[in-house]
Order: sequence, then structure tokens, then C-alpha cells
Amino acid sequence: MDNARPLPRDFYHRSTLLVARDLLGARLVRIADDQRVSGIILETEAYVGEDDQASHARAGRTKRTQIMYGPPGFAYVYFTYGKHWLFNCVTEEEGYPAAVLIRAIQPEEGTEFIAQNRAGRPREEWTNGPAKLCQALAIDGSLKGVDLCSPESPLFLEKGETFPPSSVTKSPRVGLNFVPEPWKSKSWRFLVEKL
DNA sequence: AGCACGATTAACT
DNA sequence: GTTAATCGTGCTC
Repeated sequence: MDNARPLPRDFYHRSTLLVARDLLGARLVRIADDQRVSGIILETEAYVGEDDQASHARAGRTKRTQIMYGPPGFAYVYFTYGKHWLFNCVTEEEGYPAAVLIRAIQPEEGTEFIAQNRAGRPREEWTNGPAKLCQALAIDGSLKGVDLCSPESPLFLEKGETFPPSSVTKSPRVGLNFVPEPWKSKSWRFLVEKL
């Protein structure tokens, strides 16, 4: 396989749950200061359609969510709680709003860059949360709408490790305290158990 | 024009 | 376990 190339658009042009599952083990690559900063994805969550009351797309097509309605393989980056950026990959057909939130990675390349951005925190807390990994890789609003399938992009994903199915766990998505059922309880979160 | 709130994190008690 | 931080977004008036 050709690892050193962005995952093709067809990878994202599928069921969001399949994409969320298959992104476990993929390598998230950020080009910053002319170097590669990357990590292996360990945790994801799927947000699927306007019916999903946990998704921003529940509000329909707005300026904020229009990127989720666009073609697959683009970056949906948004700001929340007054200080945090979160990174998603747009999935499925153009016109259908869906995306995968990247929640945790294991640092691989550019750890010095990551350490600078996460100064003062212990190594295990560098990239173990969706806003933490964005800070670590310097992902912010300037990367909203970036094409994740172009090798020219400052942000893309590559094939990385393959984890055995037995190491993959599903659970309900987190941070959805006031989201109504059945959406709150759907097991659309995917994690790799650490060895 | 104003307002309530959030796909979180870090610093508290 | 609890809560402040802090502002873009979407909704209401």
C-alpha cells in the first residue's frame, strides 16, 4: 500500500459509521513550520444527518454547517466554549450533512512541535482530547474547509496502523448531556484500547 | 441588537 | 465532584 499519500475521497464517501471505525489507526498529518507533525488516531465519533440531535446539522443548512453538506473529504473545524477548536472530517454524499470528530491521537512525528504547543502538560495529556489535539497540531479556524485529499494541503490523513478488531470498542458519544434519546445513547464513538 | 448555550479543558473544593 | 473561562453561532424580539 502507498502510505505516504492522503486517503482518497472515496474513503470518506461512505457510511459515516464505517469511516469513523476505519479512521482508527489512520495517521493525522499536519504540515507546520515545513515539517510533518502527526499522530495515530485512537478515538473518533460519528455525527450523522439532520435527524441526529447531537449534530450541529440539526439546525439545518447554515453558514456554520454548510461545509458538512459539501462533498466528502474536507475539514469541518469549529470553535466552542469560547476557547476550543475541534476537527472533523466531512463524510457521505454531497448534500447529506455528516462528519467524523477526531477525539484522540497518539503523537508520532514532530513531538517537539507538539510539546511546545502543549507546554507544561504531561505527555499523556498532549493529544488525549478533541480540543487538546487541535492545540497540539495548531489546528484552528484557518483550516476550515481544507481539502483532506490533496497532498498540497497543510492537513490530511494517511493510512497508518491496522489494529485488530478485538482492540476496538464502541460506546455512546460523550459531552451530550442534554441531547434527547435515542441520539444520546447511540454507540457512535469508536476507541482503540491501549496496550 | 440582545441572549443563551456549547461535540471541552483545566483548575478548583 | 464542581465550575469558570470566553466567544461564535443561531434564535428571538
